[in-house]
Amino acid sequence: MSKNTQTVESRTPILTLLEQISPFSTLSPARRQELALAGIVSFPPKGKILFLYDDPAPFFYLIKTGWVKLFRETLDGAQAVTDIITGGHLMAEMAPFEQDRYPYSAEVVEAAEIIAFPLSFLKKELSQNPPFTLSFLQNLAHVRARLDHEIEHRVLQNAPQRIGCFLLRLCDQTRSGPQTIHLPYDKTLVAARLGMQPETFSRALTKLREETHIRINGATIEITCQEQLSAYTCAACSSEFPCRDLMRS
Amino acid sequence: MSKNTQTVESRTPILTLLEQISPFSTLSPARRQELALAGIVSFPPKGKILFLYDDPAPFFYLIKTGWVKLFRETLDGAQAVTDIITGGHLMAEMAPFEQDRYPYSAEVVEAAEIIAFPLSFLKKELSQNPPFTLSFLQNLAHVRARLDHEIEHRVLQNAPQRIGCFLLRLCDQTRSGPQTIHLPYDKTLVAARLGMQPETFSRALTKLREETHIRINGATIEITCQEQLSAYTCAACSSEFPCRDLMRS
DNA sequence: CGAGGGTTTGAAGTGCATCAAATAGTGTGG
DNA sequence: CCACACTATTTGATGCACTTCAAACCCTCG
Repeated sequence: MSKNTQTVESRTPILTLLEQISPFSTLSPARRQELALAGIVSFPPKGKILFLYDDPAPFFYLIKTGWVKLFRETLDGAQAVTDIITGGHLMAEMAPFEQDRYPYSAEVVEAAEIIAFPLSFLKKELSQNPPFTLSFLQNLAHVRARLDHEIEHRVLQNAPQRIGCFLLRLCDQTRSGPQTIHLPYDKTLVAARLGMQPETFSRALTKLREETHIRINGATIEITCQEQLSAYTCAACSSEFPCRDLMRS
Repeated sequence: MSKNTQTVESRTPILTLLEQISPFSTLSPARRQELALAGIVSFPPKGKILFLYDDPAPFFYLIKTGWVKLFRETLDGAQAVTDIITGGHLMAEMAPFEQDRYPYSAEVVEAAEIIAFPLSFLKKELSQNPPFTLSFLQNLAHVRARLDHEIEHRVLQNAPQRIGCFLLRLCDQTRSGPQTIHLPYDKTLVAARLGMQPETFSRALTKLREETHIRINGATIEITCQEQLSAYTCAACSSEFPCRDLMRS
């Protein structure tokens, strides 16, 4: 995190943000204030590598805006994208359980605003603050559920179905009727996120359009009928539509 | 869990087992005793379905011996095996975070001894016992790390490499030199666990033998050279051999 | 307008799945 | 101890999904 991107703004915005993010909302106001003061804000541009897998982790991070790709890669450059996260999400919060090392590499994919906090703070709370720990645990439980489903999806769903599932999770599943959504980031990245090649994504999206009557215009996609889409994609999934509570991230 | 499999043995064995399993070792002796008394032991045979995905979960379980397959399936019968677990492992311990429902289905694949405990006990400890919760959290952190790598492996490794990686994790990675291992369960199950078809497994194992000079005799496999095996498999992985701490389960 | 990245399309190859059948292995009852 | 039934495993042939390589297209932005 380069020093010259440090802002001189007051700490109030960090503080109000922390109040809304679940593990930190359990902190005492004083302690939260302390954390806010320790936060280092930066505005890394697209392409910026924030940290690398297995490097020592002095910080954990809170994304305020933008998008960040989390990934691991092999020596010969093949890379596995484990997640692409945005505002409100934590990053490297598992480092305390990984010998204080980063569990993945991180690269900014849409210009972001990110706050770095000392990992020591997190470790202290986890060892001394039961309500905080419980909240952290609940977060992690959600993540685990999501990962479980992710593995399932990669086994059971083919490329068009994985895309359809992804699109459904971008929809407002409480509403019925047509709705228009925007891909939150590059198609190339969505492809990587779903574990397929860009070319496969392109072709699979065409296939999905033919099967489910969605309308595609660049990054804008109109879901004409959620039922038709879910009938096609959720056939290869253990959960029924609407996908109870898997909607975050 | 059928009633007639309930044993009349004393509770001491349960108690000593609980002392060794990490979240329960943090319990007070009195509380642990209480839990042991509430445990229901059963000896389900191979093929027994213990519970189904999304069903209400009155219990969580501790496997004492045997093997259990955890999976989810679609309406048309396709199934995704998420894990195959054995003695010392917990099952359905995430139910409290899933509206008290089972997060997967479970089937005994090798005659097992299983202890069922009231989910309410677990929930109570998680809400009232910080050391217990922290221990639970640490377990979960390990699981998450494992799932992360699992997803990575499914993206980056081909079938022979996934098998090689699986075999390496069965080895004593601290020792070098040849060693003989046994597949812990059916090849068909290993295949499912690794997300491939039995036929693919068979052919991929042959390929692996040709590439790495392992020797195969039914379920018995001799690893003549771990280095050669890891050179072949770990090339498509972000972690280096020996795979730090991914060895459990 | 031109450069460069994102996206699509085409052609060909690879890996894994599928279907079918043979073989090996295991437990059972005679 | 053997024959049978049944399951696990292997092998073969074929098909499909996805990848790979290559090139065209498109769009945005300097």
